[in-house]
Amino acid sequence: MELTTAEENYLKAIYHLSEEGKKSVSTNDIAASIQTKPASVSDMLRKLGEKEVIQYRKYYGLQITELGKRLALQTIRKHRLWEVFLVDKLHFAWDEVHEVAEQLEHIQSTLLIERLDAYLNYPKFDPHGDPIPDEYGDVRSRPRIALNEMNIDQGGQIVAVKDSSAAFLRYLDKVGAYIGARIKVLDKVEFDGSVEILVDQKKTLFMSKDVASNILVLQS
Amino acid sequence: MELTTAEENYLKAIYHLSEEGKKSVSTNDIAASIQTKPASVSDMLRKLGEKEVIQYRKYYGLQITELGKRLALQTIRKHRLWEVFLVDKLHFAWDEVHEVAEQLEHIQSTLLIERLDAYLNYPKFDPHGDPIPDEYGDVRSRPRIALNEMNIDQGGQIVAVKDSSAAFLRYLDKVGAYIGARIKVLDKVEFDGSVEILVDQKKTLFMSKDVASNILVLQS
DNA sequence: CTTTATTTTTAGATTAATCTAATTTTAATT
DNA sequence: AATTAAAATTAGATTAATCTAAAAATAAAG
Ligand SMILES: [Mn+2]
Ligand SMILES: [Mn+2]
Ligand SMILES: [Mn+2]
Ligand SMILES: [Mn+2]
Repeated sequence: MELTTAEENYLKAIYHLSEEGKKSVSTNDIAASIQTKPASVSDMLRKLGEKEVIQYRKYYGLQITELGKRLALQTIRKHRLWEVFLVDKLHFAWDEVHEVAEQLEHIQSTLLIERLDAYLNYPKFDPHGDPIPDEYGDVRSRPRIALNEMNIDQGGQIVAVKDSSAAFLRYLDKVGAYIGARIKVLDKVEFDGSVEILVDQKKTLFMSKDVASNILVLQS
Repeated sequence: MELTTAEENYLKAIYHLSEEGKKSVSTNDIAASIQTKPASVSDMLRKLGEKEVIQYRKYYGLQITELGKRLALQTIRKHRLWEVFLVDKLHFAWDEVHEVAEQLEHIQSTLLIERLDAYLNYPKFDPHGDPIPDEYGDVRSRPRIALNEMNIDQGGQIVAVKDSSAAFLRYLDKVGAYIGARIKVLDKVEFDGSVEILVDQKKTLFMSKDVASNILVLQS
């Protein structure tokens, strides 16, 4: 069973939206997430239903199937491996990889992905801290908490970002909040949810709730 | 001006056929070379004509334009750089790279190709001995002669193969005729055009005219 | 110079992916 | 419960790439 590039993109979007814990994934959500029109989504849902990667009853909603999950995770695996390649080997900045990986993830060759994985030394996380599924679709995820939800005096290590937009990533570069940085919450402002943190025991940083909620921390 | 994947494939085929020194490139030739039907080719020729990558007058024939050459060489450059990557870095065999490179050549990102080129140390030839055009489309080609056209006692070095099919390349692997091998023509059979050669001053090899005509040698 | 063969193009369909506009269904408000 | 609003689907077009079958143009034979 092989999917087209468009089908892979839809399925990936559906998988991501499903994982976000929402009760169910709406046609509009999908349309927004892949920048297309709801009418196109309806059409594609019917096709994905026929291919049995989702269970779909019109107007009722959809559910991704086990087969669908497996295929989505394969695409995600490829996407993230290519991101590691671009950053580690070709020295792309972490905000420059997304578009290219979006294309590379659709290259069809199991040998290629096996070899790439080995070449990169079987990485477990991509440049944004997201876990790379293994070839069977198993994901080893770490328990993570959004920075804005930590309490004062708690410490930890930045392990991932929720938002991978170039604007956000470049902002993090600028303020020195990189993946792997050790942080500690110094203060929280009740009023607007902004936080003050200590980075690597030397630099203090203020950030809005909006920013903090997009930074994921492994608590220590 | 951007081309679709299909357009890039057609243009590449047209460029290769044009270079083969034929008077002109026929619709049927193109169809055969990319495994499609002449009717589809006619249609595409009209489109490529409109995009001015070829000059096309129906029934009369076509001529690739300067713009067309430039774009074709860009795709060929990408194809060959990826082939080098697959062989040098991911340890693909030289007969395993073609299909994958056929997909990778369509990835759109100038940054990616610049970085890949640098990462591979600006290779000048691909695993099959074909020259890699620079970013401006300049090709530094070496004077080469088909092995079956050499005379007895002449020597040289295998620098490329004309046929890149897996079957042919695996045959060459088996008999030990690799790119870079130093050879000398020991004997030629007038009757069927087959040749006997000495490889690396230690191994003698018989090969049919058909095989020899697909091996290109830099004479010394 | 006709007739035949070959090559090339057109006509008409098909499949995939997308859109706008209209319709239908479900959800929310009075 | 009736009306309005929102969400989802369908209808009908469009663009790209392909195919088969038919027609037209060119080339080759006689
Ligand atoms: Mn994609
Ligand atoms: Mn990522
Ligand atoms: Mn290709
Ligand atoms: Mn090659």
